[in-house]
Amino acid sequence: MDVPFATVERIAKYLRCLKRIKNKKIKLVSSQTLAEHTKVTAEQVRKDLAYFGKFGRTGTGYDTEKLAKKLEKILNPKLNWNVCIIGAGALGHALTNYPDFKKAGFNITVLFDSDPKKIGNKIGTAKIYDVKKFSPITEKKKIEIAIVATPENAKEEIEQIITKSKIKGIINFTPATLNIKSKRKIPIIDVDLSQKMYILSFLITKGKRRQ
Amino acid sequence: MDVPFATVERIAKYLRCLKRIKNKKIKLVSSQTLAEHTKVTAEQVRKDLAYFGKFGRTGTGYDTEKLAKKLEKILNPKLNWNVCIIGAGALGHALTNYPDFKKAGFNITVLFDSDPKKIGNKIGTAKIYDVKKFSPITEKKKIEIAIVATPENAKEEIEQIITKSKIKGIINFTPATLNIKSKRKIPIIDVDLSQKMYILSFLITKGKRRQ
DNA sequence: CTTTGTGAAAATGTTCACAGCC
DNA sequence: GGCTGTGAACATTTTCACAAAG
Repeated sequence: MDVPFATVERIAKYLRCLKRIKNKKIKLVSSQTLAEHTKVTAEQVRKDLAYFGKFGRTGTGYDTEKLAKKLEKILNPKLNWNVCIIGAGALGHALTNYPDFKKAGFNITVLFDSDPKKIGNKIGTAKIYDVKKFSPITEKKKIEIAIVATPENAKEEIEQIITKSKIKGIINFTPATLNIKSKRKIPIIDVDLSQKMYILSFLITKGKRRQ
Repeated sequence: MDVPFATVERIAKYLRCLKRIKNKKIKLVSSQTLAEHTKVTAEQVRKDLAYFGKFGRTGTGYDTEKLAKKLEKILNPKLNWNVCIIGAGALGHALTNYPDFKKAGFNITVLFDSDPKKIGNKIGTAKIYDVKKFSPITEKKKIEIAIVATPENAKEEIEQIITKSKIKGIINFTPATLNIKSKRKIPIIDVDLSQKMYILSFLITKGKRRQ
């Protein structure tokens, strides 16, 4: 059975919500509660969960902690990833220090940049390397995820170095669509911040609420 | 006719792509070309555009510059927004300096924080104010969009100050779902970076490519 | 001959409604 | 009474296929 992409997105939302609820020492949660906290319908929550199994008890709801663990296992079975950031600019800096990544099991190990002034510097415990050494360093440090936080015009260079590397997945903060011509299927998640602004602008002027 | 949200998202992508193509002095573009650059189908491009009008010429394609202008008008008819950022941490800093926002007509005018050490400082031309002064300052400076870049635990406080304010739209970098209890419909765009990592992790381990 | 714009068909995603269980 | 899990109904979105236009 093929899981809809929207379901995966929502499962990640539920997980977040469960973690928050767990901290408040609430043992049980219903699909209704979960739905209210994530702005979807209760049926949707149950349908989404049904793609992966039966996690609840009729008449009772879901055990907050158990469900959180199951969802974490579904979304991140590996539990720990080494991650690099390409582009040690302001955004790269901010992402390196982003506390939630480590909490979720994504460790920013190294950064890459082409600016000789930056190469060799450290951001926290993460060192900045020359982007020319991308493949050897990512392979040596067993880095499987790359976050692209460079200016848009670096597109072609980024595509080349990633294609040649063993990177397994990409988060792309560049507005450009990356084309990685590899036999392996490399998933790419685009996070285009200007796009979000445009969408918001559209929703405001058209009087819509939907995100 | 109701425009699907996915269509709005893609229109923003097409706009980006058109701007890139325009810089390369390419006068005409077909739905096929646009589709290849944005990883959708040509029919999808045409259907999406059809929600807003007829922009092409049969047998010829679309005038790159004209189409870009039309799409910009659709997505951002106002052309200029004053934007504030709540939370002057690393992410707030990076977003303030994010060059693409200004290019797209979104001007980060002020920031807000609760840390007395930060209040009064400047990031570029943007000054950091006490978050307690949110309403008077946003009203005085005619700020209509707020970017929330605070830690998750500020949720309730943020909800309160925005509810009381005249803010018209929100970009939320917090993993929490914000509930603004206002009669006006305030669109909220969530950008949950950990969620993106989880989704990527899922796609890598399940061998999917779809973003 | 190329490419748009668009009804119709197919596929996908969401909500309804309720049986079954606590 | 309260809540999950799920087939069936419904709604939406995407793809197909082609007429019309340059």
